[in-house]
Amino acid sequence: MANNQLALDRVFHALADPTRRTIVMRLSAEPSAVGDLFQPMPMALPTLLKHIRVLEDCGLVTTRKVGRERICEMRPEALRETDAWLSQQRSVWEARLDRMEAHVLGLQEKENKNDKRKKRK
Amino acid sequence: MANNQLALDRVFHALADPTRRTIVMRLSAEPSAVGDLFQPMPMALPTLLKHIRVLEDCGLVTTRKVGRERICEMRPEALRETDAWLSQQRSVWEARLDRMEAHVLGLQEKENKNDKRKKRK
DNA sequence: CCTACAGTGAGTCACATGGCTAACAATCAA
DNA sequence: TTGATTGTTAGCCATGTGACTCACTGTAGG
Repeated sequence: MANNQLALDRVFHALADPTRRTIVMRLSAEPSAVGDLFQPMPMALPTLLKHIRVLEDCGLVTTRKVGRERICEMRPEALRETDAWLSQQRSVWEARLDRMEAHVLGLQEKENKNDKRKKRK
Repeated sequence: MANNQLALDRVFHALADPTRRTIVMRLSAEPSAVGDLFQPMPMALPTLLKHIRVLEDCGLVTTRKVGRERICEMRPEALRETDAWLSQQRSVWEARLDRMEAHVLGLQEKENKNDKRKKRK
């Protein structure tokens, strides 16, 4: 659980950077070598390398060495947990909103009844 | 779109901190005053305040002053975008994985056919 | 009016983060 | 073997972040 917390910390932190989200999007489409990822990026290679390491450390991405290239690709399991956390939060509080809405509607109904009574009187 | 990117940056960054995720979970259950949120937190009030500001700045939370208290609550729309981004990434790359799997299965099938041929021979 | 309560603002500090350059592997291709 | 290609490591720097304290404001209640 504490482990889980740390994992969420790292995944969210990893995704908080636009460069890293770009990498994720590229890799979602297809695995790529570091050099391919580097091409359109407006930064030095070592900087990109660091970003890749961050993604690797939090488990979003795996890499392996093939000849002198390093191939990066997404790890299928990685977003599950994060995604789960987000959906859960959303569902919890949207449920609360629904209850609230129902409550408000209930109040309005009473209001209407009162109005009718007033009118009848 | 650039705006969108910034929003994602901020939401992910906000959620990358365990204290702030705790606040979000508390507020998902029910709106609370700053003091209520503060009670179980192992930190100084101004520190907590800063976290609340971060959540407010990225749109996850709204606050309003009621008397001398400040009431905080979740904003329903806020996670939509983030959630959408995550699901999209997942679906894109899971689709890719499915295709890959299908491809691998295809290969295996060919393998099997070859094996059968060999055996027949 | 005065006191206690609930925040708030300003300023400090240690450390993490994202960027850079420069020098160093490791591997492929001629 | 030698040169070009593709990373990789180390180290530097500016900025951002999360934590703190201390002094302050605004509101409620007696």
